[in-house]
Amino acid sequence: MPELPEVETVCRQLRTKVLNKKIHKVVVCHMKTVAHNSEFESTVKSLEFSNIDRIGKLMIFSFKNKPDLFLLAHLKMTGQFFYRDHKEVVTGGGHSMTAADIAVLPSRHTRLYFEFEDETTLYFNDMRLFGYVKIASKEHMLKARAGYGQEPIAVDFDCEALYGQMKRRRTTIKALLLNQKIVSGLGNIYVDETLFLSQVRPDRVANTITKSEAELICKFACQVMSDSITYGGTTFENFIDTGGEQGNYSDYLKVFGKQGVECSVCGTILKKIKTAGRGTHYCPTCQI
DNA sequence: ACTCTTGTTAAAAC
DNA sequence: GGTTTTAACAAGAG
Repeated sequence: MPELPEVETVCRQLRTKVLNKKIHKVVVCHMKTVAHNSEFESTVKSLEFSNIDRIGKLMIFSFKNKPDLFLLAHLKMTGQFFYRDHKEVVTGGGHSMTAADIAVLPSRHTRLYFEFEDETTLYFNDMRLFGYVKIASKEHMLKARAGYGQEPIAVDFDCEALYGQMKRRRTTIKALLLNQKIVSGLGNIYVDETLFLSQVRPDRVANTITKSEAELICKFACQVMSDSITYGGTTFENFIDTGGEQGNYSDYLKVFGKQGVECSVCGTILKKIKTAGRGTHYCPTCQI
């Protein structure tokens, strides 16, 4: 389940690998992934990625000498980017191989890939087909960007504004924090972790959150996501990075997926309920 | 065979 | 009309 830290991890890795290299060939294996854009291959072929940006969980690729053209990529639940340097594939041993070296690419779940002139390839895999990679004009890209709320890791994050949103809404605090139009980047894992650290129950109605609780939520949302980025994201079910490696923040999760386990703070058995239509994990004692 | 998993959104309900 | 909830999407694990 890629959320902001996982998407940021992928963006950072790809920036070091695929920029400023001519796209020699584009292969679309599944039309749904490219939003049924039949011009996809011909539009992108021969171009070079000049940057990879991100807003929330949406990846934004820009092109050299093409100021009006962008690729918007969303991993949704099971999307993965893999990078492979075919010149480095060894047959006779030496160094140990990573998971991505062992996996054969393209694979059953590869939906499209970009071959670069230097014998490297960028693969987009997506088992459940919810993810997409689509062509966008600058206007379209800006419109997509504008739909996202501020990110908790932003240096100029306006906690007062978020508190204002809480005050005028009667949905649960979890649903509010999952709403990408209000705050962007949080998903099921980091909302549960943030609310545990803030000592707020996920099913609390948003307008009952006090200002000091709101400040804790802002602080811990930032902390949890920053720490996770440091550790390369969280691997819970299927997130692995562009080289096939797992994210190590999984070792630091305090509540997500830990129902039935003792709370690390008070020893109470952690519970799992359904809130905002999602599996929700919390400590009945620490969180009020 | 049936339930559960999630990010986003369209549709329904309020 | 704006807000909120629900269901749908897809495919696999258990």
